[in-house]
Amino acid sequence: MKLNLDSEDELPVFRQLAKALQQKILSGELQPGARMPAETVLASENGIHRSTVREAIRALEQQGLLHREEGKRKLFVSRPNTEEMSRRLVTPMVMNGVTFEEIWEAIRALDPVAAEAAAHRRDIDNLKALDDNIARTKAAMDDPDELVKLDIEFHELIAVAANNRVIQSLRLPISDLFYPSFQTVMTSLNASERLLTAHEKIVQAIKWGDAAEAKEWMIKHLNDFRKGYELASLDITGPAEFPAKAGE
Amino acid sequence: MKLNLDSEDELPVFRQLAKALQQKILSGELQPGARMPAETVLASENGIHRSTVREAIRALEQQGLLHREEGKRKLFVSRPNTEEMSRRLVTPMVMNGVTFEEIWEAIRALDPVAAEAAAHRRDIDNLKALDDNIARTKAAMDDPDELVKLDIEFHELIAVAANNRVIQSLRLPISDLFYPSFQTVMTSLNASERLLTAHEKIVQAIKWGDAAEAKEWMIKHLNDFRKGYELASLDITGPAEFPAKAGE
DNA sequence: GCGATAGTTATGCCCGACACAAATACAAGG
DNA sequence: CCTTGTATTTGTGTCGGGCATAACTATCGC
Repeated sequence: MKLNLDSEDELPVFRQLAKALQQKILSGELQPGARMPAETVLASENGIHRSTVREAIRALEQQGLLHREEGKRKLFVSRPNTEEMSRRLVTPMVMNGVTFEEIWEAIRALDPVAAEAAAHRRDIDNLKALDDNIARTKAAMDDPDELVKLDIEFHELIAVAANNRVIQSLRLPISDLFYPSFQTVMTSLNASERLLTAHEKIVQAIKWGDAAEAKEWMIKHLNDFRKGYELASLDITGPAEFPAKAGE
Repeated sequence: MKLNLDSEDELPVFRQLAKALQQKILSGELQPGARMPAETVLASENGIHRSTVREAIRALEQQGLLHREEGKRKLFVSRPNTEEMSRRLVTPMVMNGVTFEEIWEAIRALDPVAAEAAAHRRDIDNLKALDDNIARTKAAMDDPDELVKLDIEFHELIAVAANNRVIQSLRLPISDLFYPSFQTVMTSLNASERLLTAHEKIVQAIKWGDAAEAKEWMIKHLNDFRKGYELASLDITGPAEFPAKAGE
């Protein structure tokens, strides 16, 4: 694999290499799954030093374009995982102090549409997963921690049922950011009944293919949450915090 | 800056270093703007080799946690730019073959809420920018290319006017993905009048603080676009392509 | 044919070095 | 005293080469 590295270029060689490789991947010349040559090979074939190659590889690895399975040595071209990449937005968002309100508004935008879409597709498997989630919710009415987990899962399932990978990915970072405050809300308020009802109504509507209804209830559900946030006397305009085990 | 690197740890040293540094940054111990020690210093202070340090630094650089201005050598801790990071989702999305429909649905979720929010805030400066955009749109009615640019800008301005950084960032990658097909639509159809009308109605509604109306028109506008896509006999269920000059 | 063993890679890290751009200290000129 | 040109000192980009060890192969004996 010889790449054309221009020594006239003012860019550092390792960047040129990264760019060249990236292009080869994006253009499809190197397809996901393909084995990459060893570092030494890449180095000598291009007349550069191995450490230079390594630095370039690190970058592409971060972007998810290259990947090696845990513990193994062989390097492969890979298709970056959208959800994983999307989750990386959590850090920038928190560091830039996005407020709870901004986050809520975003989920308020995505989830109702997801519910709507889910009602249109009505996939059997997804519905089963949702039913199962509701069953477990009923069994956990007194366990706030578990309820929080189940609610997060519920919303994720809705996004899955919507069969829309873009929405699914984009909601991930916001969903993560929700976690901590949601926990507070559920622990200090007794909102489990309302939560369950809303979930049930949503699933019901999806089953009947009633998109408008599904959407409506999702909106109600989200509004409820916002009210809960206020009732728990948390500051809507305050910055979001790092979710406990975000990222790793 | 001494970090605790555990040689018992099975993780490669450069990863441990990256993790340790990242943590120091996330915890606020190292704040954005702080100058980082030189590579040589980091290396000797932690008893590791400089090349190892470099590899770790590359990773944090990719995540936007470290940064050095073009051509300079001083390394600073920095606050990752959410929008920039969000744009990185374009590659994974395209490589995973997300369809135009998924993208449309996502923007269909975000933009109406943005319009709604914009109507609530009604910021003077933002309104001025929107008016300006409309004026330029009127002047470009016969120039499809320009119209496309202006429309993209319009939607971005709405998101800005909504004053919601989360929505603003999340829409970026999808907005980018739209570009190519939008261009096709505008060139093959004569939709400029409808586009202008919608834009005007939306801005009007925002000015009056009529959130519902703003939202409604945004939805109409987006539906129109979808219809246009079909009329231009493009395949809604086909995969999105790389925007011409995405990323760079 | 199959499992165990003896190579052969390839990677993770390290040592040491050098050129050259950049940051900084310093000296001469206005 | 301040400005500006020049000499130093840093710090980075890259390179050469090296070693231990985990992975991967090929081979041998049963």
